[in-house]
Amino acid sequence: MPTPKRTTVYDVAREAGVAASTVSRAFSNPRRVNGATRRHVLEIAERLGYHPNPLATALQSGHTATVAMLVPDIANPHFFGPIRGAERRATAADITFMLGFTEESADTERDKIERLARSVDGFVLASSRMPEATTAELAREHNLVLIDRQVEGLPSVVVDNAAGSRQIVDHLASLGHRSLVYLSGPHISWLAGERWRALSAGAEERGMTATRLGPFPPQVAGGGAAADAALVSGATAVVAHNDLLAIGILRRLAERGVSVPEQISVVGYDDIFGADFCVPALTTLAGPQEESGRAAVEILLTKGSTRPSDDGPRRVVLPSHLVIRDSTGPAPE
Amino acid sequence: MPTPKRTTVYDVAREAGVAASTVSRAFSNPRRVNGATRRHVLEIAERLGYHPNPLATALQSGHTATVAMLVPDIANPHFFGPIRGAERRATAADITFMLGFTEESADTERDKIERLARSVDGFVLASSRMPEATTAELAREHNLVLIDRQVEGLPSVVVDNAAGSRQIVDHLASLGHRSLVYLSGPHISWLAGERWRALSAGAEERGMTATRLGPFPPQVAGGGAAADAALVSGATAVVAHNDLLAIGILRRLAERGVSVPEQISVVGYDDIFGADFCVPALTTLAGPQEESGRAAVEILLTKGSTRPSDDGPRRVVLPSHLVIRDSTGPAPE
DNA sequence: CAACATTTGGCAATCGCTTGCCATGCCGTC
DNA sequence: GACGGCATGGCAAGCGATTGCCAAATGTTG
Repeated sequence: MPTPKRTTVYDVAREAGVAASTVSRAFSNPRRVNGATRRHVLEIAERLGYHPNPLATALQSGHTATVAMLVPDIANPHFFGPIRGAERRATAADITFMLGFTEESADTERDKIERLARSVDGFVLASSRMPEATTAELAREHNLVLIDRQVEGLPSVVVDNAAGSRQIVDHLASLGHRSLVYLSGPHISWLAGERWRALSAGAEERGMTATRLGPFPPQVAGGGAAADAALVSGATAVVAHNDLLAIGILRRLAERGVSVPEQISVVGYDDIFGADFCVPALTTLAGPQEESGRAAVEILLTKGSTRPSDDGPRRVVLPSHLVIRDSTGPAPE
Repeated sequence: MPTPKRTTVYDVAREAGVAASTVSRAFSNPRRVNGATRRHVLEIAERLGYHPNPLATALQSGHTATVAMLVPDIANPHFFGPIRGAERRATAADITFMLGFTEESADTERDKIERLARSVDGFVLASSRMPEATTAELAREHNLVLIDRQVEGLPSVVVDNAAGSRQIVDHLASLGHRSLVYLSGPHISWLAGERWRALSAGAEERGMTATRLGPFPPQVAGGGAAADAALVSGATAVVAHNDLLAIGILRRLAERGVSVPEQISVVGYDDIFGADFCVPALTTLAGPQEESGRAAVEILLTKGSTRPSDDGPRRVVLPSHLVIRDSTGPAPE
């Protein structure tokens, strides 16, 4: 067991010939101590290899200089971007970044929040699975920022699913498709609702029919059932809840000898790793993923410093754009 | 700012009519307090919604009940497995799991270790990029367990690259290949060295020639240069440092009209997400990835409780197996 | 030069919990 | 019936920082 008895403020104070409080202030409140004294203290600290104990600091001050991000599933490449963006932003601000997984479960999510509550200054919740009421309730006790989810009264960062879904519809319409089916993700997923709403509204506008099927697990494995359901529906275009599902669908269709996009077009959401090299390459809605993580942490960081209710919680909506690849084509006939 | 003045041991103690120490022990040292008293205390605690403050606990006891895992790059799907395995094992033991990224930099890695040192009980370092000396030095002050890396005197978990690489060689040899080229990852990567060592030894045994080219960045983007280098070398089989690179190579070869596996065979390592649906599907060395993360945390957890040097640091070697898909075939001619 | 404002540093309390040590009460035992 | 042993609970001293308040030193002003 390495337990090398780290140096403390007191060690530094003694060595520098000042009080512990001065050492503390030299680090955390520079303007409160004389420049010369400060330099001296810092030099001694350096020499002794002193680093403030973050636990002690946090215990006393109430600030942990740490933020946590919770994502449903580590295995979904979609979260790469947000995670990376959040991590970088936090690190840049000298804030410790912590990542946790909720295994797609609202209970796990809640548990983790409760358990980490005292150890972090705030949470970034990506694609939170918790019901609105729970989220709102937790938000009263904790600093929360949502990604890809909106809840009344809470700050959030989302990519523009409404506009993006319209782009999908327009794309399909322009290719002559008269109908589409949305292969939905979990019904508790806010995103699934949003996407469906936008797709069906867009479809109506274009005089297309839209159907929602599902729910399907938003994973590659969910693609089998989803593909079969789509086939039996007779639609010429399917929009999958996300790329994972879309890739699963492509595989299943290939297996069944259905050619994409000749017989059926497939669209996904997220533009994940692999969307460009699956076959056929996937047409999908892309967004500034990394930016969403960055923005979420940004909000968390400013939150502490500004007045709570300057003008409501911040809601960031990031632009999205359709990446057209090979999985969509003219409607058959 | 949510700052709702949480309940403390003292609140519970007062309410339960016992001393704070008893409350503390009711939670952390059950056998030290009478069963009935304990139940009573816990009930009060429950009612008051009391949760021990992990910071205070850690500060006093020196144990944080937290482990951190550091990986070079969140965007490499290879780490899914280990991360998930580690997270699950930790969570199962009621240990908080923390994930950090080192951006493929030894300095960042070291920094993060130093900065998290007081906040965690130990580190799982996946594919650590630090030089041996640095690692060994850090290990004197911190609890470290390595994944996919071995350093004298440190506990580690690796998949069996030696045996696996032999499988690759044998597979290629059986297909009639007389030469192979290894498109190497970063030279500071321990894995790159191991793999090359095993490949060249195996090749020699089978009377094949082996060449090492590179280093190439172990990412899809590195595949372009790697593929071109492979082509000019004239080899009939290429073994890429990892699947990311292999996928990049496949793309480049396709771009150049080189057919795989007819003209050249391609093999990767890791069996990552996407290896099965890229085209052609990738032949690659798979291992029990999740298990490696699990095992690493396991070691970390037992480390505290057992005597330091019962019989040297634990070294776990996990079996690997070759998954043969469509990117390898008979040698041309 | 006196009176007052401003810096600057120190004292000591505090954050919430753990834990070594002691006191008490109860049991069994000779 | 006296005594040793064990189970149980309380006291109080930390863990390593931060911070409100005070005092000394220094600077400013009329």
